[in-house]
Amino acid sequence: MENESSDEEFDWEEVHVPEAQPFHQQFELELVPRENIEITLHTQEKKDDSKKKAAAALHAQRVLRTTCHKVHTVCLLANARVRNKWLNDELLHARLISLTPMSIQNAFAMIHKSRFPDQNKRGRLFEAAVNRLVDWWSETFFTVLPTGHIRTRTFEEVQQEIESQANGSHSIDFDDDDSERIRSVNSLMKHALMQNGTRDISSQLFTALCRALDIPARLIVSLQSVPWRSDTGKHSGGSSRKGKAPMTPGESDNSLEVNELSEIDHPNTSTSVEKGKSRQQSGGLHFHLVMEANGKEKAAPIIKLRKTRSRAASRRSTPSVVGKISKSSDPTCTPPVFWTEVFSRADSRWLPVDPIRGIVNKRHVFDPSGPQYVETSSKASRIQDNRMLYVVALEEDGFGRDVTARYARDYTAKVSKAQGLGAGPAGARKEWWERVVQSITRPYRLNRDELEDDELHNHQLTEGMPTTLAGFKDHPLYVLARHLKRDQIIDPPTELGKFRGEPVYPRSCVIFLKTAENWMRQGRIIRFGCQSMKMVKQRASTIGRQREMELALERAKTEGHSGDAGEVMQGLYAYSQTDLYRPDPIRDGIIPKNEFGNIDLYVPSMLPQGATHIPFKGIAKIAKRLGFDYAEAVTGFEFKKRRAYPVIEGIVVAAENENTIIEAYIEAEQDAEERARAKHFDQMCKRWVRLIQGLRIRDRLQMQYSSNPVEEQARDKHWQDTEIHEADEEEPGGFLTTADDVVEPFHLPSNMHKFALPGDNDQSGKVIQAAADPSSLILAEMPSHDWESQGGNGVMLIDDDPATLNRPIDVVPKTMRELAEYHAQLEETKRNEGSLPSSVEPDASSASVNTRKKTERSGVQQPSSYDSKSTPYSATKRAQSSRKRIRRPNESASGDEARTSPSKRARRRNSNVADTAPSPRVLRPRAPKSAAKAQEEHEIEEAYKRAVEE
DNA sequence: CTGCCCCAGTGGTCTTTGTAACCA
DNA sequence: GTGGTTACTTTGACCACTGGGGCA
Repeated sequence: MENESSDEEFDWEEVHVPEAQPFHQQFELELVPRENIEITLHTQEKKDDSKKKAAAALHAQRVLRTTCHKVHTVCLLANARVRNKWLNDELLHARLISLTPMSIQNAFAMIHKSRFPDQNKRGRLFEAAVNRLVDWWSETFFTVLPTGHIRTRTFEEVQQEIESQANGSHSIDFDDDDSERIRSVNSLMKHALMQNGTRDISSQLFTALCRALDIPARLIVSLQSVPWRSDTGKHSGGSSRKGKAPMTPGESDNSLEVNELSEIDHPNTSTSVEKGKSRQQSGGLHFHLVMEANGKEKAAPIIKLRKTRSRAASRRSTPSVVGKISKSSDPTCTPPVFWTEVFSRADSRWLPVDPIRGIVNKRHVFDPSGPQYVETSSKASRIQDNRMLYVVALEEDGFGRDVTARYARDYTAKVSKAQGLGAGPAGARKEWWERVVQSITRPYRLNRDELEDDELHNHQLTEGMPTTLAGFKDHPLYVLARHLKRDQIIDPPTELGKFRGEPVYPRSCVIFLKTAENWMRQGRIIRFGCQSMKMVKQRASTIGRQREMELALERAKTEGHSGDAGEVMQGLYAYSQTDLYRPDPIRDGIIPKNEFGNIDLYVPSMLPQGATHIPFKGIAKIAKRLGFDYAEAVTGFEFKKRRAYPVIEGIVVAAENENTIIEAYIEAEQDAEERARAKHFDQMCKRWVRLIQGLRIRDRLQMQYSSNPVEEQARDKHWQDTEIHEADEEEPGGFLTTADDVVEPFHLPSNMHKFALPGDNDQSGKVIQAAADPSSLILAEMPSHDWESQGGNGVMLIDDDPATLNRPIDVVPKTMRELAEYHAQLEETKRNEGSLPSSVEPDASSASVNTRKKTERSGVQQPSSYDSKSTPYSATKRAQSSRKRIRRPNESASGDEARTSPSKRARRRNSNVADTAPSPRVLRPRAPKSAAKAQEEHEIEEAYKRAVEE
């Protein structure tokens, strides 16, 4: 089976087969091996399959990682925005102000234009004041806790944590010691009053303080989202990290840090307190183990790890090691995740402020990949807890800006690419990030935004050449010849410098080339005499082009050009070598055509002078009919199955013919519309006629037969019993068939037709259980057909039951006449016996009467197999005649109605009085209708329903 | 040891004008 | 007779990105 279904995937082993034998014979021989012919089918190694699976899994994981990255990034951004909003709290502002020394406040207040007219001086003063504020904040006011700040986790780490949490073992918990919880602005205020918190809180509160001091301040956040790449920030195995070599301060591993902390924290012995001060300028390296006086009560006294040093110091040396502590990433000396930007009004620019380390206006100290943070990481496995990828500045009004370019080193060479500058899936990521940024961007622009954009752009320009090969790739300023694409060239080749011996060119010198054909698709033509700037191998994407190439090759071979080694080259041209294509103006109304008999109109400029494009579908016919010369306009191509299909949009004609053609076209359109409308109207009328006729018939039948309610009831009972017969008969006539159809089409339950009697022509072997005595019917034997469940009084119809097959069936009449006779006979017998159940009598009599009536009218036809089934039905009905049918007054069933539309009655009964007497009839299904007819009937039915409802 | 290069696999982009039979 | 539809046939070439492995 499997081999047959997917033989494409199997290799056919070549075996010797007698040539005269056709394939089917071989196959037979294989099946019945009379000769020694062997056909071996062997599957390809499973390797391929597993490879495919692995690749699919890989792909799925990549998608998962990317999605996680995106979701995480957005969540972090949302978190930062919420915090940023909290920072505007007035109470928080008031409290922070109240804690700030007046001297520092005054330093800002005194900077005013009136007092210092020199703008530069104001700028310097402002920066100095900020410096003082930051120094006070970082060294005196706020104490930074060593843990709890946001950090990057690798994908694997997070996954591990989730898994461990899912397993119930909360070995690593985000909530416990690893991250702080700030639930509201009150938590922030608490930290402000306690004057301690994580470095994140420090930055956030500092930002709030700046705002309180009426300094425009932004909360800057470097989003630490889960990397989408599995190897980014990877470490050599989860648990083995502990034993790893010491890390640089910058390359901190926070899980390590947590471990260390617990080692320090838990033994209460290590609670030495050291207080000290270090100024940024001092260049000293200090460790402050600060016991928090007002630390959280739940935790053991927390040791504050404090290591303040200047950048010079950090660059100069590795930190001295004090036990394990030095190994940890000290949050007070590594680049933060949150920091502040204050706006210097005098300079009209944003100053970066790191309130944790006390650094002002040094934009390069925030990138954790900076040399001062990575220099000593030689031995440690590269684990980053801070990756700079997206840096967002959140302003007081809640809007944000992407300021990554200000802080990231090698922004253009590395970070912008990491953000997804490149094509393909990375490009999609870039687009996504742009969308995210767009969603938080202020809808209008301020002057300072413009200035900042310029500044950021200049940062990129002054970034300098990349130091890696990859950095040159897609670099906005530089390009290497090796990274040029097939259709690119450097012109003029102005060399900017060398990268490992390779010339570096400015990106602006890169120009795009196209083949002459492709220029033509743009409506441009190669200027006469121009030489191609580059020769490339021709591609053959369509069969036609492939053949062309083969022919060219053949020709080249025969002519003896063996040097080309079987490659057809084509020239590429630059835009500057082309002119706008101007087709010849048309003369005498004759449209110039190409070799395919149409006209190229890829761009509007390709329209010949004196011609018009009429882009209507089907207008070619009109032009042809009118006898004007025209050409179909090819506006593009579609590609399917290695073929190019021209897209034709209307025609091109001489301008003087335009009006005539359009008028004719409109006329033709109106004509066609009129015809369509007439046709539609016609159909509509026909349907109405049918509907009205059907309704009139229905009405007439009701008028005729619904006069006597008692009689009606009896008749109804009868017809309930006997309608089964009629359904099996041919419809009496076309007119009535129509009415039937109109009034209510009937759809037979799918399982009904299965039942037939043995002894009938039907050989299906299905049996209707029947008995002369209705009481012998056993309802319980019914299989659970739908119609049984509707009322439980269905006919006993049992499939393929051997017991049923043996039942006597000779009492079953086969035709209507026989049925009538049977009823009459039955009636008589019962009358004679005098033991007729009261409920049966009217039923039986009416049945016989009506049956007779019916048989008289339509004649007895068709001793069909279905006919005979009616008897058991009526018998069953009688057996259950104790159940009274509830009839709605307008539902006056009559013999005629039943005769004309048994199906309708049945349906109505089933739908309206389903609880009383759903009559499972055994009916012959109609011949399958054509789709059109079915549709028509459906429409009619709908129309009828609407009419009846009103 | 890190960063770069190479390789394999995958996915996106570029490509740029049939014909015969059948049916309404 | 004409116009529209469908089956037929055979599944491209190239480049860039990703991830893994090796090497200077």
